Amino acid sequence: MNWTDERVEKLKKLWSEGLSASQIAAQLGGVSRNAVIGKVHRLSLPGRAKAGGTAATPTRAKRPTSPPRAPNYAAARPAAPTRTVARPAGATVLKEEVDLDVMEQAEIQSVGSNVVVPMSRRLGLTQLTDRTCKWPIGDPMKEEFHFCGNDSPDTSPYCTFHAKLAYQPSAERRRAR
DNA sequence: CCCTGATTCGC
DNA sequence: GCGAATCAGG
Repeated sequence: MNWTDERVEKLKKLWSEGLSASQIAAQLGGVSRNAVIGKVHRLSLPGRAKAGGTAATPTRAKRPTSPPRAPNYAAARPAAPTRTVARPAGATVLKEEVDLDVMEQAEIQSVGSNVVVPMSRRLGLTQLTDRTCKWPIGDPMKEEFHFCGNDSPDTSPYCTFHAKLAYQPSAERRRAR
C-alpha cells in the first residue's frame, strides 16, 4: 500500500493522538508498525519524547486504557455472607451487584465448594426447562448435586448471574475500534 | 513473552 | 521513499 495523502493525514492524526505505531498500522491497514514508524520519521513528526539528559519513563503515550474499577467498597463488606440469600423470586437485583465482583465470586466458588451462588432453586436435571439456568452446582457424583434453576433471559442457558461467570473475556485483547 | 519506539540499510 | 530487520527498552 502506498502513502496517499489521506492515509498520511490519518497517520498524523492518530500519531498526534498518542496511539501506538502498531495501533495506527492496524487502523490504516495494509502496513506494518515498522512502516508507520518509518513514515513518522520521514515526516519528521515528533517522536515520543524521550527527553535529553534525565530520561526516566518517557515513552508510553497515554493509552485509552481506562481502569473502570473505582468504588472498591469491597473491604467494608462482611467476609462471607453468602450461602442462600433470601430474595424475591424474580431477582433482577443481582445484575448490578454482580458487575462489581464477579471475579471474587468466581474465585470463592472455585476455592470453596459449590455453595456460593446466590439463591439456587436446587432443581434436578428433570426439572430444567429451556428457560431455567442450567448452571451446575455441586458434585455430579453426589446426592446434593443440582442446577441453579433461576430464570434465564431469552433462550440463554444461564441466568444473568451465571451467564457472566460463564462468559468472562479474562485476558481480553482489545484492539478493535 | 508481551509490548513500545528508534535506527539502519538494502531495495 | 519505503519498510523489514534489528536494536533498545518497559
